[in-house]
Amino acid sequence: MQKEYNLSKNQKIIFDLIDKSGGPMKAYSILFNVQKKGIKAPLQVYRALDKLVEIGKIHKIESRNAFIACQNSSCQISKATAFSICENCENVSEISNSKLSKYLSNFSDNSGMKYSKYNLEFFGLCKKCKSK
Amino acid sequence: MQKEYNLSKNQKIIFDLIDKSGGPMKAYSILFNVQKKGIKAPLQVYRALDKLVEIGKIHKIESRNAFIACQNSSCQISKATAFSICENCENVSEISNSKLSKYLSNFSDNSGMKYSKYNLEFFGLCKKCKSK
DNA sequence: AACGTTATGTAATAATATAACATTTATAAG
DNA sequence: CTTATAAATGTTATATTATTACATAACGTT
Ligand SMILES: [Zn+2]
Ligand SMILES: [Zn+2]
Ligand SMILES: [Zn+2]
Ligand SMILES: [Zn+2]
Repeated sequence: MQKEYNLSKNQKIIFDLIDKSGGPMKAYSILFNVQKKGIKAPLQVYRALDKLVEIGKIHKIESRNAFIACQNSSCQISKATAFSICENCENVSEISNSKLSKYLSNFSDNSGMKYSKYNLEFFGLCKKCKSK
Repeated sequence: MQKEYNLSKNQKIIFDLIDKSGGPMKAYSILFNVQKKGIKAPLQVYRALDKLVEIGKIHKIESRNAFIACQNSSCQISKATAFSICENCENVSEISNSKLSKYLSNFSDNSGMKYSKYNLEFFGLCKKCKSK
């Protein structure tokens, strides 16, 4: 059950854009797309992105410097994320696999470190690109 | 058994620096440190880094835009990497856990995607920082 | 030596992200 | 309703990270 946050004006504009795009978007591409709505500066975009990441509405794809809407309703905060990334077409999808997330959330090694968060990115070729 | 690559001059300078540092280094910090050795431009650094990543001598910590020497002798190419990152002191270490790597290398879901590579980053507090 | 490949040098610029400061809006307490 | 506080916004400038483009040199193979 996802807590409903009241997104602010800028946050809503930017979340809606990313969500509708259906894929990962980069910050300056977002900026370009929202300039007609009055958001003119990079910082306005980054501030909204920071907040949206914090509350789990979007995630950052670290290897791509891009942001994608959360595709997993149970993903309330971005503390356990996994993605599959096609190295050919750059299609990204969020992996929602309870075994995987359980395995990783419970992972511990002998380093004495307590892990509170992880991000996993798988790379390969998607179905489409494989068959070409 | 790690194949011996003959590193070029710039590659060797940059690898040695990162390796000796014992931790992650950022590209422009590397640049600053090797200027006395005649490497003057960002591109010279990035080219060496690209090659070193390709042959598995270093890895990129994506969430930090930083590079670390491979701490795992069997890690010939950077196709399966896992790190633990302290969010307080930014200490990074490479996780070398055969169960984990086996689990992830064999991971597949119903997306029809064949994964050839992954990168996993765990976040938390290291032993030192936890006890403060 | 001739060839193809890899690496280097150099300048310019693109792409990504943050600092600093002023102002406004939302939320909650009294 | 007023005051206090936190959250969000607006704006300018700047810092950080990474690549394009082009010319030259070194290396490995035949
Ligand atoms: Zn999610
Ligand atoms: Zn694809
Ligand atoms: Zn390694
Ligand atoms: Zn620490």
